[in-house]
Amino acid sequence: MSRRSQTEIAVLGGLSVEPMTGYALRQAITETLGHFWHESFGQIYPTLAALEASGLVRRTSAGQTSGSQFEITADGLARLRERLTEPIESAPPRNGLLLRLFFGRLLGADVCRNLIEAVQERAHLDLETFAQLRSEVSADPDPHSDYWLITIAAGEHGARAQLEWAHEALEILARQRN
Amino acid sequence: MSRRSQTEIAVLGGLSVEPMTGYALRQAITETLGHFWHESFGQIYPTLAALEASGLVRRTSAGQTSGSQFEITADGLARLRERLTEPIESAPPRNGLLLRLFFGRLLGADVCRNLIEAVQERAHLDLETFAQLRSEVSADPDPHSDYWLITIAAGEHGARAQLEWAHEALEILARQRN
DNA sequence: TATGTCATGTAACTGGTTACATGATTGC
DNA sequence: GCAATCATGTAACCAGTTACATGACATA
Repeated sequence: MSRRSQTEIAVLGGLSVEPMTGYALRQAITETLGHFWHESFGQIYPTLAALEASGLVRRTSAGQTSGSQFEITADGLARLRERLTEPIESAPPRNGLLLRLFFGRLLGADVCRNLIEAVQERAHLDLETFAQLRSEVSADPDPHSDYWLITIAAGEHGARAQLEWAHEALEILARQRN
Repeated sequence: MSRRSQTEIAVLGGLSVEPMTGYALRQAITETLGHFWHESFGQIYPTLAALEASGLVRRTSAGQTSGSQFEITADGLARLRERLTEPIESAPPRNGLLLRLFFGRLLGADVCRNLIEAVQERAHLDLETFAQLRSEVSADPDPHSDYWLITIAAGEHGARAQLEWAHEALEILARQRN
């Protein structure tokens, strides 16, 4: 049960779309995978160095003012394909919001209501972001677009579900007082 | 940014409902918080020991054949209330499924379709579990019930969203071939 | 007496975060 | 000349997992 770092997949994946600096990689991940993935510099740079050492990634200082671009090698692409087929190991669930609500009686209904309303706001903002993303991807179709739309759809359905849930939850709390 | 262990909240929370052994605590967490929380023995026992050392939890060998029950003390309850109001620090998102689908073009449409169908099956099973849970909680109302129903509702809305998303995603992939 | 469940723990590991340090480049 | 952004890295820390070890009790 090796539990190999998933960061490798994200890094190779990012570079498979387009060569980039480590910094740009981080940006790209936050901007376009942000709603389902996260990487910190503390992971990206060491991973990049390790990938370079094993020839899965190549450093090309081409046309750069500062920093170095990384591009994926043929070996790197093969490794990426291989790792993508690995069974998905999802992080064990740890939803701090639901943990608090489960013990909501100790927290009090008012605090719970606030927590839920915060989710509503967040979900509304998220829906705007997704609409934006969706239009960007649709405007510039490429072989990846369908898959990107699928991940965006996941975000949208999730956000809508949160709105519906929040509504139901607030109703349960409202009924309580009467 | 202390990043204190969330395990403490789960353990104190569990014991606030009912005194239990460490083993039973783990069971209770998997069974009733399972869809949004997880704890391993490797976390539970050390946490229990630390809580006992600071007087937030008490060991009572009452009426036990083997092992010792733990019960929460007044200090423990105070600490729990305090920790419940802490800002929620959610784990950074790392959804292995969506990461794979984002690079779905490299994986191939067939593999992606399989991944999505697995989600559908999972979601159907989850909905059954939630229905079961819901009827158990409704059958035996207590001051916690409303809050427990809220967390169950979150699971239900999430699962339904996954079904809708899966449907949309499969449609996108189907359109592709034509 | 063997098997399964209840029960408690520890040791090693590691993925990932945070915080810090440093410097180049760009634009004002 | 200054501030903001681009860019690269490292070191310390830690939460949490995995694997291992051990033993009591019930029951078939």
